[in-house]
Amino acid sequence: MPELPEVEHVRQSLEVLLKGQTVERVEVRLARIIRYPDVAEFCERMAGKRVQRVGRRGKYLLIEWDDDEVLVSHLRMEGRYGIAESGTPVEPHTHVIFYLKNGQELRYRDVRQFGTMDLVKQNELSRLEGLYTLGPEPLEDGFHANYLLQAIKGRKAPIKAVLLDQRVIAGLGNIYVDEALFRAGVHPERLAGKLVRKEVARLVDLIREVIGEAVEAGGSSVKSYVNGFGEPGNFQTSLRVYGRAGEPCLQCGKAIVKGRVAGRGTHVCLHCQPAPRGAAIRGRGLKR
DNA sequence: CAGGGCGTCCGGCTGC
DNA sequence: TGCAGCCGGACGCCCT
Repeated sequence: MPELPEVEHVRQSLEVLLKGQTVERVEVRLARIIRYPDVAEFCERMAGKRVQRVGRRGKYLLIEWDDDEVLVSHLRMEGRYGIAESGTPVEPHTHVIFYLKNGQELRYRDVRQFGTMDLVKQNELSRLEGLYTLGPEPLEDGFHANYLLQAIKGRKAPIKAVLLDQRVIAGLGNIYVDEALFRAGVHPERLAGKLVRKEVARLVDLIREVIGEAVEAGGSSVKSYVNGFGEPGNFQTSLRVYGRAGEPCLQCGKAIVKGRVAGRGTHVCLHCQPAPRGAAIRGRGLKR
């Protein structure tokens, strides 16, 4: 599940692989991946484009072309890009192939078929719902204690659900929300609006910390995630609760528990993250 | 009405 | 060995 650190890792690899490359033509093998425009127009408009730079906003990749258009690509669960020499066998679940002028192919694979691509003009980016409603980047200045405090004020949803909301903060997903809440010592079912200022400030710091470290490490390779070079990330070995159900907490030794919050698998140390009244995840026989 | 929550899309994988 | 059911990011819709 690529989240901000993994998408950033992909962005960096694509920037190197694609800088200055020209697209000769595009083959769309699964139409549902292309949200806008329709496949025929998409292919027509893509032909002849040259890569200017590769950007990122939240979990969105922004491949910017020399003609002022942008390919907005979201990997969702398992989308990935790879470079292949022309004529080499096309891997299963390859849905879009960009034939480059230098003989290489940029291939988009996606087992779940959840990923999306939109091709728009720079000045049309504001039309893309999920993109323009994005909250601040966790590593940029707009994300600070006062902002988060304001954003979660009065909200009755569990803090985990709020942090997963891309309109509140861009780029967090299930893994890094669990990790940040663990580091902050906040149980994921705590009601967001009831966190006190000190806790919110601490949460902001630790979100920045874990995201920063994960970006540095090239992301976490769970579910066989790799960047455009086929390289995995290294952060999975630094995850403290995610995927560690039943294993001892690295801080206190108590077993990590897995439950469900906001419809997501959720990992908690009940000693380091005390459960609030009425929490579903509170110990008794719940684990795994 | 705001806001929380759940169904939907998919197929590899788990577990019975 | 076979297969129903689980899982999840974002979004649409339903319910309170």
